[in-house]
Amino acid sequence: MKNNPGRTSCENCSSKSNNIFRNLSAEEHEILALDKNCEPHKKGSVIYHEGNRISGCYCVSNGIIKIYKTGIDGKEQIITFAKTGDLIGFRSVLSGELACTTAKVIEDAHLCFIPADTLIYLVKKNGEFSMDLMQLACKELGESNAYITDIAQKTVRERLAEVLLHLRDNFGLDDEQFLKITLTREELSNIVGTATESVIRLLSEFKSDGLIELHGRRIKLLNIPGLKKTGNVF
Amino acid sequence: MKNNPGRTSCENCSSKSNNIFRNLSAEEHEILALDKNCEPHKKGSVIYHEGNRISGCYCVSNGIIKIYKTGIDGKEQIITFAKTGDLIGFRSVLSGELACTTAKVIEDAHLCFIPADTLIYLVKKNGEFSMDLMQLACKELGESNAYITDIAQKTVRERLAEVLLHLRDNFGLDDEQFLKITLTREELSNIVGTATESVIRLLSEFKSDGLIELHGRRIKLLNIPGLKKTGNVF
DNA sequence: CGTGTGATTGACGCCTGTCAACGTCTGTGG
DNA sequence: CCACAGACGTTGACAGGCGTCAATCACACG
Repeated sequence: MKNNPGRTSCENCSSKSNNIFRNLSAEEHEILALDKNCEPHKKGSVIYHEGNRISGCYCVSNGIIKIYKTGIDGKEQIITFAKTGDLIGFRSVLSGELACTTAKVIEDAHLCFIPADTLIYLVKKNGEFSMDLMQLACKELGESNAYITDIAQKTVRERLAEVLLHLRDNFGLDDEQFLKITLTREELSNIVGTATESVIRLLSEFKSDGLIELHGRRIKLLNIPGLKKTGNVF
Repeated sequence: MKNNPGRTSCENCSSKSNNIFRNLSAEEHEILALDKNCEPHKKGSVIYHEGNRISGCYCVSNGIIKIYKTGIDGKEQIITFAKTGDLIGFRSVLSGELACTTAKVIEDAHLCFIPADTLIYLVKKNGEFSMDLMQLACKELGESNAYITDIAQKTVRERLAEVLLHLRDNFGLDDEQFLKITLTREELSNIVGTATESVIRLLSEFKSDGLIELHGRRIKLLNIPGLKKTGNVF
């Protein structure tokens, strides 16, 4: 076993009590440590491609990954983001299907690769871990179903306000109230499911309404209750 | 143990090799048989309500259940349907969250109730069963994510054509090419995510285009390739 | 300094949601 | 047997949200 830099970062990572691997035994942790492989990935690099078979899943040590599907005319639909502590790609590994999404780094990241066999071995062997992973899958399923309802019933304006609030919940604000995640207008439109121009126009309107402030790609949230009202979020 | 009619129908049910319970041992099957409880449910009855805690999940012996979320102004968004052999409610049981959907019978059904404790016990004890259930959750997750992309990027017309094809894949056609499932126009609109009037108008157009034929709620699919083209389905 | 990517703005028009009116069918109760 | 209510289906009118196309600007980078 090489004592590579990844190993170190993973030990920090899995020491967290809310980690998905928290219920592994010492012995199982050792197996994981032997099999896994941690590496840096630069912004823009693709971790896995939609439609490909993937040989394992990845635990995010740090950085941000966007998970998206490619739809009509190649337009991206961003399904979710993964950040520190998140596990990606396990859906395809466990269902035995091809990857149904693409994962691309949008902020430099360190990822630990976990071979499919190792993951499946642990699922079958450790009932607690299995339950934790199941809960993760079920939680994601609940979120996806909620988003179907939103996207089917809300206007673009409502969805954009809601997305800004989601980004705040998931990535937080810095001490100046700016969202800690910065996205291009196009990426925002690929979450909301609309045209880039619509996002630009609506952001301008939100700014006029005093809901937000814009500094390039950085977005400052000025009026959270106002955004909730605009987005019909309760 | 009472030898109730439900018991009988479940034995027929679980004998199927593609059943979710196929990897249970004889002993585990016995535990399941002791704990479960099978009952008939009439059309219109609600199995569980969004937002409520549910005490177990249900295996569908026969009948059809619609699974939906309630959005703005009480408008339903149908997420999926469950039919013979499907397991519903397990998401909330396993994730420990409140039900995120409502389940309502749309064709008279027999359902087997499986207590949460029993399900969780089996998941932790039997790795193979755990994997099967995980695969089910992951498969549903993949489907939900695919639908997010569709609903975000496709027009109402495309989505309606696609929905008709999905209904064909899931419920089949009778010997006259009619969809075996009959839905109200409003239910169709609650799948597609549009207004009832839009569904009515588009169905009329599809009829004019020779894609379908309408006999009240029964829909005959005349031109599958045409529908695929209309729905951008590949 | 040229090039490329991303951001912005305006013009235009169609898709689609909303409102309203009316038709159809079924079941119920007088 | 008829009247009525209620659920569902259908059609038309209308407006506005939002997508598309095109031109221009801003900015970073080799």
